[in-house]
Amino acid sequence: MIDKLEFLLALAREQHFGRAAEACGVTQPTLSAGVKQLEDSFGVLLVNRGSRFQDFTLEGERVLDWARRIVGDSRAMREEVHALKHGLTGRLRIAAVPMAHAVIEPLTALYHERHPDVQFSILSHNAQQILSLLENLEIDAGVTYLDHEPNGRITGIPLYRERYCLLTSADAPLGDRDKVTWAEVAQVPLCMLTPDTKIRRIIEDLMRDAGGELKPMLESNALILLYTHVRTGRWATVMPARLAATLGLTDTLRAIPIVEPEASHTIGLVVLARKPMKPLTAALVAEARRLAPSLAD
Amino acid sequence: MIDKLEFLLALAREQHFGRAAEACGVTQPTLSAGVKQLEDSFGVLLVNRGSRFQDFTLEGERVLDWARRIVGDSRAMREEVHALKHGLTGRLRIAAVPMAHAVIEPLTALYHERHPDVQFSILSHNAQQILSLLENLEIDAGVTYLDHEPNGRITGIPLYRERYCLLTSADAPLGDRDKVTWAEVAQVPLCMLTPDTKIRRIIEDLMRDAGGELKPMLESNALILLYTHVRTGRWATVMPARLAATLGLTDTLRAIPIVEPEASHTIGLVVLARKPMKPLTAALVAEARRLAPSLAD
DNA sequence: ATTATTCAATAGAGATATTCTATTGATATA
DNA sequence: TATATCAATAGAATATCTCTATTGAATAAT
Repeated sequence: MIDKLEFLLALAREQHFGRAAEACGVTQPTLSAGVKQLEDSFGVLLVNRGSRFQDFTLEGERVLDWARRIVGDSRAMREEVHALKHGLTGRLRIAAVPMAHAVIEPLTALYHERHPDVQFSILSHNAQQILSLLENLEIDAGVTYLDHEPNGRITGIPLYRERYCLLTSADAPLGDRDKVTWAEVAQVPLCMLTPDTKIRRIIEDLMRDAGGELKPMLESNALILLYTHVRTGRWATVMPARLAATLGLTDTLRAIPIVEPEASHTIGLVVLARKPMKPLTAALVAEARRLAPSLAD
Repeated sequence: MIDKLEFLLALAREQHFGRAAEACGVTQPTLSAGVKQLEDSFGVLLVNRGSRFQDFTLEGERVLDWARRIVGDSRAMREEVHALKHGLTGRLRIAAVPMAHAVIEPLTALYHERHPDVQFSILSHNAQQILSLLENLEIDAGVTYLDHEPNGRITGIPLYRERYCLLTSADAPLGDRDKVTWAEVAQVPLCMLTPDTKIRRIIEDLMRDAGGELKPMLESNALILLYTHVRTGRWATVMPARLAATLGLTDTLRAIPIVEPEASHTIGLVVLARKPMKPLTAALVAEARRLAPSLAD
């Protein structure tokens, strides 16, 4: 029963019987049969298909909702019983938005100190993806912006507020300033993350409000690419002050606060709002609460 | 997997492999094998047994907790999908403390009017039993006192406050009064519910506080037996005013308010604090909220 | 002390289910 | 029109589940 529900979750994720089957480690006929069995047992169609996967029926969507709970609880149960015997072990799966990458290391450091047998998987994703990964049980926690609309299924633990600065060479235009305005930054050629990211939209909005427009010279989905370009002194970018400090500033590479307005957004840990949580997740929440005060500005 | 968890719940209920098996509709070896399989898959012992059932291990208790959730959710899922197709059908299982019996009929009446295809099972149990039946998924809702210690797993919807009166013949001692005190009631020979009931403890406490002592002439676990005795005019009892009114008063059978103090306790609907709830249960909560205002005093 | 009883585990057979490979049929794409 | 993709189906092999019958251990009764 529960494994059939896992089939259904995989199907929702992959939108494809064959790939879902592969993800579950079974063959396509097996997964098809599993879904069909669920449908027979409920007496309703769960998936609309006409020679290929289309979408879920109304009933299918409801079952999916329950499946996420039930599968999540059954995993939490196994993890809890395992932890009772062996302490915290296993793999903690975290996804973080790029701009929050600087805070991941302090978090894993604290966690690892207390629970040295836990392994980490850390993925970079955008804010929307993180919420969907969480709800689909593909990660245990996210580190992202906390201003998503609250839906009751997700809890946020604030970590810090990110404030934006211009990361640029000291001899570039604006490079000698103590502070710059968004209108001024809009005039500078910039390296930027791709448009699917939240930081990109935040910056676009701020520039538009200041009467400017973002025209990135270079865009990438990899933070490290932005950084390696900016570090040469020939490019500039906008990033949170904390991230800039973590990556490393030099005499020639400066992080200049951007004002008018002094915008900020809260970054925090997000987890499924289920209690009890999985032990690995609960421990991460505890560490996040411990870490937060030291990140306050 | 889920059926094995059901085995475990049955075992917790029956404390006996054979009876648990019977309750699940399987043979004893099947249930034993199911439990053993769970133990193998978790890698820990769940049940302590030495030639017979003893109790659950620490891990077993944790698994039981999860099993209640998972089994409950899986039932709720089935019910919800069924309701999407066929509307509300099935059987709503309610347990009520005897003193709340008067309020059951108005509740079922409202419910039945809106959902005529739903059948009812209504059981009489004491307050402790109702909470345990709820947590073990053996009933969908209870009607009982709301002053149990809140544990987060159970939600209460207040219905009314019960106030106590002496139900007695007009020509019996005290029968001509407008009100009587608990101290006076303690002097009268009474019919009472058995000591496992909450009302019994409430009355004992009130009488003791008034310097009296409860010495019931006749006790029973069946309300109807108390009523048939009292109705002859030769016996008296203490019961909530609402219940007395429902059972029916006559010229010779009077319900006299008891004062010093004018005690009262809140009665309400209790359900598992899980959302979403099972559709049948959610509908009952809705009706209870609708009914409550008309019961206010 | 001896004999019954009760209880849960085990053995082994039969019945179900599950999962696989291979194939078909249907739809979309080149 | 030919080709590729996708999910369903058929059929065989395997795994699992559940049953009856029995054993072994622990209690209770004689």
